[in-house]
Amino acid sequence: MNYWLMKSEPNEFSIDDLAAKDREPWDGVRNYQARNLLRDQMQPGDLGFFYHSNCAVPGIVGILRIVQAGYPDPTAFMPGHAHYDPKSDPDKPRWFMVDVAFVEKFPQVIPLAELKQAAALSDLPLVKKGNRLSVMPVTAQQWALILQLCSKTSS
DNA sequence: GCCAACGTTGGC
DNA sequence: GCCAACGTTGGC
Repeated sequence: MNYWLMKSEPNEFSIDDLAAKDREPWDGVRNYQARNLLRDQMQPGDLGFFYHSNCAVPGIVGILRIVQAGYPDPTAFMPGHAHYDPKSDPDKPRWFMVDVAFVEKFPQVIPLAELKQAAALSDLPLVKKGNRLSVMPVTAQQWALILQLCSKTSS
């Protein structure tokens, strides 16, 4: 059982969009480090924080669950699709995705600014300067601490 | 294999 | 909208 953090731009796909669906493929990841995590590490039952990026208040907005382990991302094979990659061969796929399901939406966002202030989170890639990983591992300790921040914020 | 140029991410 | 930081590409 692993923990993750997954970024999405709410303009593109928000926690509310996920809440409205049974499950959803997490497609479009085009970064090798993130790809390796999707393909090799994520397992059904794993939990992840849903992070809103590139918006007014970037931060963690809820929790999702991995419901399907990594499999080839079909959008890479669709000419004209925004995530099309001619170099991904269906016989030897370059990009992978998982399926996720909604678990919960937090009463309030845990803002990035707040996460940055927590000394115990200094190793989390998210808060490191210049980090651009859109999918990253979260340790059990970091997970528990962030949940505490959540209950503090909402009380 | 180096590295400059370029495109993208994403906070602010 | 700006721009710092980073990953990728491609010439050599």
